[in-house]
Amino acid sequence: MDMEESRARLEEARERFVHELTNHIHLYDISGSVGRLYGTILFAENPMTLDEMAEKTGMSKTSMSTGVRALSEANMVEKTWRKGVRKDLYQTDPDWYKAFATVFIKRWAEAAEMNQRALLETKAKLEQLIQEEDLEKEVQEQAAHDLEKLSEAEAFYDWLNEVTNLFESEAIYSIIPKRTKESPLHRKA
Amino acid sequence: MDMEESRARLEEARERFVHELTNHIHLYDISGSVGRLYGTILFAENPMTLDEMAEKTGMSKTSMSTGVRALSEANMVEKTWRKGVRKDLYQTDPDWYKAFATVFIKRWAEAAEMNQRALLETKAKLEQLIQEEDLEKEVQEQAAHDLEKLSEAEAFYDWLNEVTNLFESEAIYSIIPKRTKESPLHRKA
DNA sequence: ATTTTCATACAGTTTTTTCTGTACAAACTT
DNA sequence: AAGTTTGTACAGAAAAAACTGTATGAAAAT
Repeated sequence: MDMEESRARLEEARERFVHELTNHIHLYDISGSVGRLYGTILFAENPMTLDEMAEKTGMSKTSMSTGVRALSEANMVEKTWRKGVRKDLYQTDPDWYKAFATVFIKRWAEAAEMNQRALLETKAKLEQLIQEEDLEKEVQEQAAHDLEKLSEAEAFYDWLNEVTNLFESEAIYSIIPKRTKESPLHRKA
Repeated sequence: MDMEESRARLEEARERFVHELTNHIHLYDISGSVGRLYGTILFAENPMTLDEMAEKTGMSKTSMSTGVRALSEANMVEKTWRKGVRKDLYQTDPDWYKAFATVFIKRWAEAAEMNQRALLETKAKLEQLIQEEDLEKEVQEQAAHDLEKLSEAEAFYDWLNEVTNLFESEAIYSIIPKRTKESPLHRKA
């Protein structure tokens, strides 16, 4: 097998995984092409510079800059440092759990909190309205109906808060323990 | 307080909540305007027809049709039936837990499964490559390095699978019980 | 059987998001 | 101090997503 073929097979193997990554990375609020960037950094032998990324992905350096920032915010890549190298260096963060938890918590905890706040305010307004003396029966009934609806949502948000806490407190790992990777042994044929 | 004012205050109260909903509904892979549609249906006195929705939201009937479909797929609205009414009628599904679980599971379980499959195939290809007789040392080292990276991902996906199972099997509700809504009592002033 | 009513597929338009090239400020080199 | 190199802000271009109006087929009413 010549050099070219073996390189091609290596690329092919990597491509299979990267392609799938790009398909699902939007779950992390990250666009497909930035997902591909992640794959590129993942399989790079060494930490990469923005210029190397641009070279490898065929995209602009500007996009690499914004892409890497998005990946950093999701805890998917981290900045590294190497003596004598002036450019920023990036490599993937090996802790997939952290990335998942970061994104999951950031999204749902914020949504739960804000919705809950809005819900309470709406509830307060409705209750105030209902207590008005000379309220038409129709409006009063609708307000009561609204409160009923909202109490369903309220219960859910309470629950959702506890779920996000489960991840934030890392208690989830007591329930479903982290898997330790099995070190891939070099097997002989 | 006249009729107009009380109606306005009702609308204002509802608007506060709906506005917040639209801000976070994208977590369910649903666009803002469809989120607003959800809010409209939520506070409607009765199940709504597509025409009523179009009227209320000021959008086209076509958008109502596609919007309602998206909401149905997320288990957020359900079709109803009323004697003598030929049009389709929709109302919100009161089970917020189900909507959350549906979306959470659909997204992450699919991602986990597909990524895991790609991962195993990539791993197989790399292992095959490594076992080639006359492989350049450099390629071999890179392939080994890749396998190392992938085993980290593999462990995570195993874990993620268990997490989605937690929701799918409803075991999550043993850990964090559903809250029962407190029936809003009509309080006197 | 004909007509009416309804939901939705589809093509084209509008809006939003993503991407690029230029410009510039900060940090480093000489 | 003057000159490079590097990362990113910003405006405009390109691509993607959302929305609308027309058209059509299915179901109900006449």
